[in-house]
Amino acid sequence: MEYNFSEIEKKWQKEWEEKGVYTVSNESEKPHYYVLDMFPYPSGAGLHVGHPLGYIASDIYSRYKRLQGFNVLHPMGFDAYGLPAEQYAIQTGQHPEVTTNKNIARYIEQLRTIGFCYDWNREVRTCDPKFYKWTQWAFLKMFNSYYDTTLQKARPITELVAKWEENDPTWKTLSEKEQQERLMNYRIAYLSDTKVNWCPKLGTVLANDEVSEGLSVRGGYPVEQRVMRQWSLRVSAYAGRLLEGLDRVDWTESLKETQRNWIGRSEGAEMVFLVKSPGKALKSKAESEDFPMTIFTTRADTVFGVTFMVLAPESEYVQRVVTDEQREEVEAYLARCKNRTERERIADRRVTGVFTGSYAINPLTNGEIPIYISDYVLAGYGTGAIMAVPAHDSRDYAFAKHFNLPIIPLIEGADVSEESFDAKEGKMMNSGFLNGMEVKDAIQAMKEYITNTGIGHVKVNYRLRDAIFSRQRYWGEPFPIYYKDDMPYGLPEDELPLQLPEIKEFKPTSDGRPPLGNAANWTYNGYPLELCTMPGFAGSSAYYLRYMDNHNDQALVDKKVNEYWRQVDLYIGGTEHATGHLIYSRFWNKFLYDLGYVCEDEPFKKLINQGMIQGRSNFVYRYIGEGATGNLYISYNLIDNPEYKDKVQPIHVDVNIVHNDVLDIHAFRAWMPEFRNAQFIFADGTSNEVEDNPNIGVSMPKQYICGWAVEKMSKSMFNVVNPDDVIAQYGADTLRLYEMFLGPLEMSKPWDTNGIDGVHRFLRKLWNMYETITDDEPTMDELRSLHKLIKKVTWDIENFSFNTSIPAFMIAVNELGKCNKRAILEQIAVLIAPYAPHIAEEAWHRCKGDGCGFVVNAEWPKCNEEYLVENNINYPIQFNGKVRFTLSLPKETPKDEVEKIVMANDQTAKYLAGNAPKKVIVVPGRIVNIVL
RNA sequence: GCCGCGAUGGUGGAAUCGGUAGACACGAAGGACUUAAAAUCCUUUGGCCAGUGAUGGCUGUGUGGGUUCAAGUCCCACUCGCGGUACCA
Repeated sequence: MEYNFSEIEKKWQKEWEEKGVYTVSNESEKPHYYVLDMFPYPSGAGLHVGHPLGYIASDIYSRYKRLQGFNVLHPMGFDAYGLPAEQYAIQTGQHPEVTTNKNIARYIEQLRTIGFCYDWNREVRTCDPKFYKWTQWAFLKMFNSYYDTTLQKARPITELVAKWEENDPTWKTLSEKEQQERLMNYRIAYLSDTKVNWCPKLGTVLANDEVSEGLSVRGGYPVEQRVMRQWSLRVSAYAGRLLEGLDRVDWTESLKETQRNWIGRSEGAEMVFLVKSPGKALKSKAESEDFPMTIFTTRADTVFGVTFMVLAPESEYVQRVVTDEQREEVEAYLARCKNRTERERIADRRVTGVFTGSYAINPLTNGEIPIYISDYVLAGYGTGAIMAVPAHDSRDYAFAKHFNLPIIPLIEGADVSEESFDAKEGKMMNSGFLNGMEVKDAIQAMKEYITNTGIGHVKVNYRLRDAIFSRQRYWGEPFPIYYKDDMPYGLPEDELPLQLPEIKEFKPTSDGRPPLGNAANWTYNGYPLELCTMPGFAGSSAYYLRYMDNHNDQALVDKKVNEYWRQVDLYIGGTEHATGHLIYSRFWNKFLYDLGYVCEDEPFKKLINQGMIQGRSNFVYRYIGEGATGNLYISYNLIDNPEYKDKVQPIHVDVNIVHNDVLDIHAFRAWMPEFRNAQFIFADGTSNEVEDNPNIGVSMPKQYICGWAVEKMSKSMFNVVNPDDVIAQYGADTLRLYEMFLGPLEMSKPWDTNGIDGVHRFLRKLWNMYETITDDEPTMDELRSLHKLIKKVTWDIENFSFNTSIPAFMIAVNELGKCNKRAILEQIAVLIAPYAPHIAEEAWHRCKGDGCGFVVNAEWPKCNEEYLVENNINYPIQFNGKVRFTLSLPKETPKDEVEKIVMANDQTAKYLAGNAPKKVIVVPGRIVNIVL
């Protein structure tokens, strides 16, 4: 009986859909379990084999949980807003909605053919008004909330206003506009003049995580700094909770570490340095026109070694400290900093800076220290001003060397003649009352000292910045905001969703306003609406909540429904979202939690990162040596031969015409015109003449071996493998099994179809077992094989070790040979159902007959340990740790009895060679080691 | 630079608690069937050495040390590869 995978798969996919087998209810007596995939951006290229890796894993887990008796929520949707569709629209005039929907349709079709158990009734797409209504709603809530630092949670801003009305007499005297301006400093979604990453090529601002090395992540265009009035989300208010929450989620340590670094908590102190008023003699504190300048440091212990101060070019202090003599030079420096792009700054690591002309007073030594400006100090972190301790900070050190500033070592034995000593260890010196202390103690002592004397106070700083939330783009969620008297006001909730208007041109307006400036009547009650749209992460920050209750038009998610599903139990996706989506979602969720809209403070309980699937490229080697014709290709195994060495040029060849590194000659010639007359030197060194060999393309006894390399999967490398092709050739079940077989889920690996035949052969073997099914009693050996498999597969799925299950199935099928007993086959069908649902469904129906129900509704087999009990243990007998032979002994043999038997054995005598053993180690049930 | 992850045959990988390294699969070689091929099946397959042979010995998990009766697994130092991050005071 032929294993006709395509017929079987189509048949069951249709059945499942018609019978609504994967529809999930929000009401169930069963325990709940929520398995989520990171939803994809539907690009025009469709899915490649890398995408389904995580989806297959989560599908296996979902099916398994369901078989274990859980009500499993396993939805899929689309992150449908984004730049590519918009840029395509600018180029072609096609509305982004049209291309997006077309791409989504293709994705759904591709996902369908792989046989996932998604409940498609729950599909969401972020560009759907029914969906983005709730994105806008959440934004409005953020606009109308502030972060109460005492309660450490978000509260409605009306509460803050009420407080002011009660306690703050000035509040009532303010004009409406002034009140609004004041409130803007508190709102969680707020408008401010911010230094942003502006990408001129994309015509929009980008969030920090959308910029890498001064280039936009999408497109790789240069990014520059610019001050613009932008919406931001006060993510930084949540920094402490985002950090602390990591201790309560089951994520990999590496991912948590990445987030911790991104949040970047540092405990230090803010200290006040008095600036000696420019051009005036040093005066006492009381009568000075001097002013205090606050800095942040994590090394309070090093105050005695401060030899200069540095301000960020954008620091507010700059204008106050610059002297008339230095003004020209300072302005020139500031102008230079401003004009440099982020990328130039990163690329150029040379020390730059300028003296302001002013001096500050070291509060401990009372020494005068010069104040400089340099762009190695960042305006956005701490106070934008630092005390420089060149002996113990490498950046300060480089600066001091460049400007010939003094370097005072503060730690005994630290040699600072060549480089700074940055480590926080050693004994203090040159440091007044700190001398002789360990660094750690000194930091503590200095913190106490500055607190007591009022010079400063202990302070925690975070690296995490507020998220810039405006995009000068069309294809995104419109802000539910209108402007009155230049101040923003939120739309009433019942006006939501504010629909994205139709426009003809997707480009910015001629006067440089965002594309929405082209929209007719883009107003609310006559007031102009916001022209920016929201960024990509807006729609993806709470989509997991919407799946719970995606048809609800009264709430993002019904309270009861949310209390049933609670949170995502298992989230599978790539690491690339470690600092973007996974921070924003956690922030968004915590905000909704604060206001009581969701019942869990962390959205994703357990998270697993799937590895990337890289491309495995193939090469042919064109001969370019003497007498080269340009169409002679040398087999890979020969290219190091003296006659070809360094005389060949590797050329990428489409991996789809290479099988197990052997080139399909016929397909290669047909691939591109330039290869039509290609000639070859085959693996065995013989050459070919097309005309001489009528068998080409039918049977080619001679092989051309291709070289290979692991590279990014991309069109230009001709190494993109499309799941559709694999499914057409082998079927979805083979694809699913093979993707898992490739290796551990978390690990990156190249896609390499070498080996897919083995998996496919296994499925055929499995298939053949179901040809005729009998009701004979299974033997003990058969039961043992089955229960060994149950145990193994159960353990594997529980531990996300999907790759090791496939060999277990192969071994079981090999052991069972031609077993055709219903009692065994029935259970195997259930076991393999999560991995290969189509063949399992067919097998299940063969075992159970028509009308038996679907295999997803079966029960997961239980392992009966009784079948696994081995009566004999095969003891490896080691001599000095080397196994020499094995000895089978009854399981119950006591330890000293084992030793006796082993010592009495002929072979033991042989290896002892008359010597008495020094020691005999017997680990009952495991091993015997004799030490000579 | 810093943080994280990894390195096991020709290839993907297995070894889940420190206990027989290389399961399973691919590839390769040889054989059976076949006019031939495909498909299928069987045998061999980490390296080196000895033996006609059954077999036996040595060696072997990136490198160098260490702990242990016993190390792919634990500890220390390093090399290389991948990913993240980049003046965060």
